[in-house]
Amino acid sequence: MTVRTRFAPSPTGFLHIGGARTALFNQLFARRHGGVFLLRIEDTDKARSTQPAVDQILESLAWLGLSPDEPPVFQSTREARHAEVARELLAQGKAYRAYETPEELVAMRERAMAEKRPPRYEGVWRDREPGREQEGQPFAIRLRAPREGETAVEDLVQGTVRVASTELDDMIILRSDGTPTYLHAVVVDDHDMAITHVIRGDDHLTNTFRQCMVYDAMGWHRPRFAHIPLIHGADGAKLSKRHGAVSVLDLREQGMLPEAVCNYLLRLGWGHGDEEIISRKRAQEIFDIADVGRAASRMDYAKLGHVNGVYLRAADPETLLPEVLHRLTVSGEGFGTEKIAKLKLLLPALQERAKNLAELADSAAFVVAEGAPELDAKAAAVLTPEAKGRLEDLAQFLSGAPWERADLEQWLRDYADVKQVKLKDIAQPLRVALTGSTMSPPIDLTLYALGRDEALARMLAAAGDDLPPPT
RNA sequence: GUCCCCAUCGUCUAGAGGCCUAGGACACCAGCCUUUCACGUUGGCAGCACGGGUUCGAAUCCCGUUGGGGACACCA
Repeated sequence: MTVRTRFAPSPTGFLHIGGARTALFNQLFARRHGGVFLLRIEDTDKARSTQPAVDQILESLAWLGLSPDEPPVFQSTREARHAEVARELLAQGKAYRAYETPEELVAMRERAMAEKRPPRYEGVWRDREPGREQEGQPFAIRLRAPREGETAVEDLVQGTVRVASTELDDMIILRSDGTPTYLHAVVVDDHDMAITHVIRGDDHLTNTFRQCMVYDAMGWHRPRFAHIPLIHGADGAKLSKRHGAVSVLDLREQGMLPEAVCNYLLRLGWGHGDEEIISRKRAQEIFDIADVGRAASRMDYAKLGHVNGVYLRAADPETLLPEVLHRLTVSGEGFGTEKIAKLKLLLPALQERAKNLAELADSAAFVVAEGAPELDAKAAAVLTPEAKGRLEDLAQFLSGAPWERADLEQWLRDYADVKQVKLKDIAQPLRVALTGSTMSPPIDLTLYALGRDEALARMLAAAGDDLPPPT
């Protein structure tokens, strides 16, 4: 039997890091076993589901390389089928009509809570036939739960988990308006989609028992379950859309690389010896659901940043260029081929120094800037009157240099020798003049990439700037 | 409140009774490399929640305590 897994988000908000990891594990598990990874949009809550959320989820998954292998299934399109199953259960006597109104149920629940009893449905209609009074009245369909014994689930991550039947009550599978409830719809859909492995957050663990009742009542085979621990925020509480969760698209905006995000997520709650940097291909070979830990883990942005840096440094500059250009041109128009050529020269050195695309673009801004770059505070402090004088002198000196990287380095060293100063004392003012910052790629490369005219012009501009450094 | 789950450095983890004087990674600190920054590199800081068992031997097995988390809807 082919393995079939699915990711089933509800489109009530953005896809966050927790959902992304669930999708990742589902895809990895499917790939590992030569199976299929599917997506089901659980949009039965019409009040909260939105099209923008659907689009956002799809886009997030696509960015992460987690698009499903088949077109997504929309749960809302399957309501007739859900109702059909509910009616079948009713016909078989495995479910029954319940006539309480929602208001009455709320009252019952509140009474139970007040009396410190667990809020369970008291089962008034479980064994009562509707009388004349009920004719034409709306009713919900409830599943007849076993009253004795226990239900056990062999979870691939959590091990055997059992719960006594007394903890379960007769849940509603079809509302009085004819729409299915979540717990029911999920089972019907998973069955119809021939899902073999349900891999989801362990906040669903207790739901599983109720879902098993539907499988059992219909005589369907239960899929294997794997409940993976939740990801917590820095405060240790569950990550959710309204609590500390960062959306996947925000990570993209912050300049994270999708492969890096997946690598980080994979290592959160799962390990394989001492391996830290694991490619998608490698992950598909070694991922074992049994290796998933059982404790919740916390999101650590510092580590994500580090992993992202590793991937950024290893990235092909060609693929990074469009990303950088895009970030640099958000506010302006396109750049000429000359500037792009300069950028290409510097990019490999720049990407070694950045942790994410946002930093990379920032650090590259000086290359495409018009004229002299703006100085930050530290940089301004470097430009002492003495340094300015030397810059002017150096500009003159370098104007005769062959504009090749190796030559430029040699000329700078020669200049330092002649002037009896350390190379550093020349390099820093020069760096500031060229880039506006005290940090940059090697100075000889920067000089070379900028080109003779631009470099000399910037040096002269910095030398002629008489403004006193900020205090 | 009831039920369920969990518990190794600050964080992510390795660890399936002796290989553990508990390993790796991030973060942090110090040194080295160096034209800046980063990378790299060397070293350091730091942990088996607690208490009982079982065993010749426990981070590993059992029980309890404590602490954390999750679930208890005509939401998903």
